[in-house]
Amino acid sequence: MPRADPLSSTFAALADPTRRAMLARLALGEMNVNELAKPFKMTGPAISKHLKVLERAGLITRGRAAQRRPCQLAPAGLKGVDDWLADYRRLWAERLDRLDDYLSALQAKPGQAKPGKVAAPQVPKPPRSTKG
Amino acid sequence: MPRADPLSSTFAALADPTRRAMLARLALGEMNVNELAKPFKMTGPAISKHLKVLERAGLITRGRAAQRRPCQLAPAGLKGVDDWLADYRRLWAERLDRLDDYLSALQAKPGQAKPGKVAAPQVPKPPRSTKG
DNA sequence: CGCCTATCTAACCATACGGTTATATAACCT
DNA sequence: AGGTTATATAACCGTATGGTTAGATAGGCG
Repeated sequence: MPRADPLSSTFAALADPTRRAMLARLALGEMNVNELAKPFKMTGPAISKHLKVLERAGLITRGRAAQRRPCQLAPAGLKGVDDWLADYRRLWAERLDRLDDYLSALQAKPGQAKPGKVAAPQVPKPPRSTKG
Repeated sequence: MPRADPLSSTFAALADPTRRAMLARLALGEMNVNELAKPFKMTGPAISKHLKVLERAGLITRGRAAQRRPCQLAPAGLKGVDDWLADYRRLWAERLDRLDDYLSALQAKPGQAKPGKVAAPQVPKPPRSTKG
């Protein structure tokens, strides 16, 4: 029902470790739902819903063989993600390079590292103490 | 407090067109919240929540300059997505190639090729990780 | 100091999501 | 036909998400 744009649907589908694990299994080759579901500790309906999400996201396709629904990876969905990423790849590559430069400079001169190249060192620093 | 793994948080953050548009704007350079928010038809708190999601996903960092909180892209988050994708990139490239081959063959020899499926997903190496 | 700008938090609401159990559909097998 | 296997749907539940309005917090400025 949410009827999101395709890229949003794809990212949403990937935002669940169970579904990513399903894709990893399908990378081994086409398989039926039961076989796919084997490693997961959840009931059939949950599996079925995950598969529907993956299918609507363009990440898998399902065929029919008797009562089985063989699932296989669909390349198009991940390709869409990759295409979206392409615009940013150069950008973060540049900035990671500069971060590397900065960290190297830090190691070379631990006393007073003054970057100037990078805007700020900003290492993962979770929420500050705004809340009192 | 969903406490999801980092990759799930990142994909979830990307599964919203407003947040992707924010990243696109930040690709132009660091900017303050108000400036970032200008194109979006929603109230401040909604913007603030989106930024928090992006920050916790490792996609942006926020500094401080007086009462402003300048936001900038963080390369690490998208790098994580790209690394995850890397395992699949070869896979779909192969399969898209085989689709191309198949379509070329169809054009070259029409009428003879009538397989039920384009290509069997015979994949030499699965992705390394099923989670995270 | 008091005011203004910029931004975040709190509380709330509607809807979506991920799971469950119970039931339905579809196809195969005697 | 009746039974079994494989999978999907329906109805429901608790929590998460994306938005709102109202108020809080932080810092510059008259």
